[in-house]
Parts: sequence; structure tokens; C-alpha cells
Amino acid sequence: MLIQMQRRGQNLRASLPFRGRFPWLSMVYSAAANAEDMSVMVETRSPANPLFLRDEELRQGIELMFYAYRDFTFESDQQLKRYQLGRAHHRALYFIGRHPGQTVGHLLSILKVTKQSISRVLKDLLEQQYVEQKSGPRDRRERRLWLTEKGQVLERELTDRQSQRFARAYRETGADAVEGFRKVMLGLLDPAERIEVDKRVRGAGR
Amino acid sequence: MLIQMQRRGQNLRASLPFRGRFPWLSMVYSAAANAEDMSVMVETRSPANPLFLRDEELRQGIELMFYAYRDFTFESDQQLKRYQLGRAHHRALYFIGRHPGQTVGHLLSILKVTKQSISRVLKDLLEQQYVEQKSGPRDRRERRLWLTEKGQVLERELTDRQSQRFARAYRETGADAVEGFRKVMLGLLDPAERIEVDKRVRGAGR
DNA sequence: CTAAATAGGTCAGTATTACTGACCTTGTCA
DNA sequence: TGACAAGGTCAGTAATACTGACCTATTTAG
Repeated sequence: MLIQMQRRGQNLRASLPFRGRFPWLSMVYSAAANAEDMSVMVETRSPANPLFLRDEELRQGIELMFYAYRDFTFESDQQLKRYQLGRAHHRALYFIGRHPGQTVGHLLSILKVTKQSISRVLKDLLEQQYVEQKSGPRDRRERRLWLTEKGQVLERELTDRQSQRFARAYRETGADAVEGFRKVMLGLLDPAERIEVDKRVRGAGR
Repeated sequence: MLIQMQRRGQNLRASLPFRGRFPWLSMVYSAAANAEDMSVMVETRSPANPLFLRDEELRQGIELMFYAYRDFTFESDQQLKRYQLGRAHHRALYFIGRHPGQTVGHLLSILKVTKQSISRVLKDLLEQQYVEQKSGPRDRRERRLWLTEKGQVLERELTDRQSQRFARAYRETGADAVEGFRKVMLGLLDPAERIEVDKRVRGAGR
């Protein structure tokens, strides 16, 4: 196998259409938590260096994230078109169904969008009676959100495609893999989010 | 405790009204594929229903996907703004870097967008000299793509944030979890894509 | 009781991404 | 030579999401 160093960026081309391996590594393994981590921070360019694997491994993660998300969203996006709705509507439906009676503010903190953004979506869903709202029992400024029956039906229809995808993946890979998946996904979150998300993910709504 | 969330400029208070807990019961994995398929189709409203666990588990996966992707893209999106570029530019840069010398058509098949969509992005990147192209050596209709030095620098800068996120997650969870993560992510792909993606993910640029 | 803060909505303007459809050039190949 | 493939381009549309400014009810702190 030919591994070509690419220092100039120019010489690789022409002759090697699809063969260029990129040994641009370096880095990453962390801001050094201990001595072991330190060792991998050492500068190196050699393809023989185990660091290549590191970088390679991390890029695999990045790519899996891209590919999985791409396929994961595709089917329900198709379904949404039939209702003249978009992915944002699905997200809102999903999380309203997941946390019945939650406030608009809570929904915003999950989706991390602006209220102007959610506003359009919520308006559509309210108008078409997929969602209903009531003011909060204690604080009447709040608008608490619920799916209507109609909304529950739609939400299930949309989510089922994704659930089935997960069911297939989980079945094919087994319990240990699923546990690993769960851990890594939680590990990818912003640290500040983890506890909240872990709680939300585990303990349904309410 | 007040958690201040101001990622997107809006003042989102974290009113966390819904902390309730559903006991996280251990997962039930029957090897029986048929029985499991049923579970996602069956109405599972009652917490007493054992199928509830199944549905619950699958929804956890869906949510982890949402949350992880949300946080995974956030940092590099911020960085991209400084260059007046968008996420689509990053994706193009990433995959051109990953598969140097690939054709436009190959890039399209990875991103799964239309050529009109990629066209704008590629035009920007070519104009700003992050990317360069050459016609294919055998088939001169093809345009093969490479990152320039400048493009490589930018791509690394953008990708590093994501790599570091993965590095942290991998470090915190360990090799077994990573392997499980990888398996599940591959399992989420459209079956028709798996072999290709697995190949692409493992063996850099072929 | 009043003032400030909070929950939520709304108007206006902009940017990005991505789509469909039509049409074009260049090049390959049977 | 003619069909077809790779790629580009023009035009129009839609969805998502952003900033900024301003508005109404309510709640709450001093």
C-alpha cells in the first residue's frame, strides 16, 4: 500500500485519483487529563504512529454521525411532506408528546431555538389542531402544551419509522452494543446538558 | 438552581418543571425478532404494559440522536459563522478532505443532495480557494476535487471541535462502548448503504 | 403597592439550505 | 452519429432559523 505524505497539497493530485490517504493527524486526544493522555499529544507525522489510528477513529465517529443522522431523518421527512409539515413540526410534536403539559419555555430549552422560530411551528400545529394549550394552573403566564388525539396519531405515525429503525439496529447488535451506544451518545453532549438529558431520556415525561 | 442557557442569544430560563421519574428498568432483549417487531406496532399507553419498556427504549434512542446531533454540530457552526460559511460548506470540505480527488458525483452520492444544492457551496469554496478541481484523467467530464492548503487548514479547524468531542466521549466510555456505538450507528443506516459506508468509514479515501 | 422581571407572542427583515424543472455544454462510447 | 453521462446554470419556491424591537399579561420582590 502506498501512503503518500502530503506536505504541499499540490503533488498528490494528478497521479493518484482516489488513493490519497491523509496522514494529517496530530492531536486531539484531549486536553491532557493524565500522563497517558499527554503522550498522545506529542507532535507526530509518521503514518506508522498509532496516533493515526486515533485521528482515524475519531473521524469514523464523525462520519457515522453524519450518515446515521442522514438516514435516520429521511423517512419521516418524506412522510411529513404529505402533511405539508417540516422536520421542525415533527420535533415539536415529538417533544410535546414526550412531555405532556410542558411549557413553551421548556420546549425551547430542549430544542434550543428561538421563540420566534418555534412560534411559526406551534401556530401551524395549533391551527391544525394537532396540539392544544392551556395556561398553567399556578402561573397563568405559562402556556402548557398537549397533543390532541389527532396529534398523537400523527406523532406516532412519524415516530414509528424512526422507532422501527432503532428496533432493527438494536436487534441486530444486542444489549451490550446498545449500552455502549447510549454511553457514547451521552458522552457527546455538552457536559452541562448531560444530567438533564439523561434524566429526560430515562424518565419519560412528567 | 438556575441554569443559564443563552446559547442562542435568547434568554431561556431553565424552568425545569418536569423532573418526574419513570423507573429505568433493565432492558429485555429477546432474540426473537418477530416478537420484538410487534412491540413497536402495539399500542403501549399503559405503564404497566411490558411493551412500554420497548417503546420507551426506542424513544430513548431517538432522543439521544437528537440531543447528540444538536450539540455535535453547534460548535463548528459557530466557527463557520466567522468565515461566513454554513454547515453545508463544512460537510463539503470534510468529505473532499476525506476522499481527495473524488468526483462531484461521488460527493453528491455521499451528501445526498441535488447538484444545484452543492453547486452554490462548491462555487463559494472554489472562489475562496479552499478547494480546487481538475478534470478526470480518463474521463474528462469529471471534475475531481481537492482541498488546497488553505482548505486543509480550515477543515481541520472546523473538524477539530468535533473530533475533540468524540475524543472526550470515547475516553470517558471506553473501547467496548465505542464498539457498541459503532455497531448501532451502522445498524441505523439504510441497509443498502451499509456496506458502502462501512468501507468508506474504515478505509479513509479507499 | 409599585416596579421589575418573567412567560410568551408578534412584526419585520435577512440568511442558509435545499428543492423542482428546464435547459446547456462537454465528453464518452456503442 | 446519436444516445447518454458528468456537470453546470437559471429561475422560482419553501423551510428553517436568526437578530432586533416591541407588546401584553402576570408574578414577585422590595
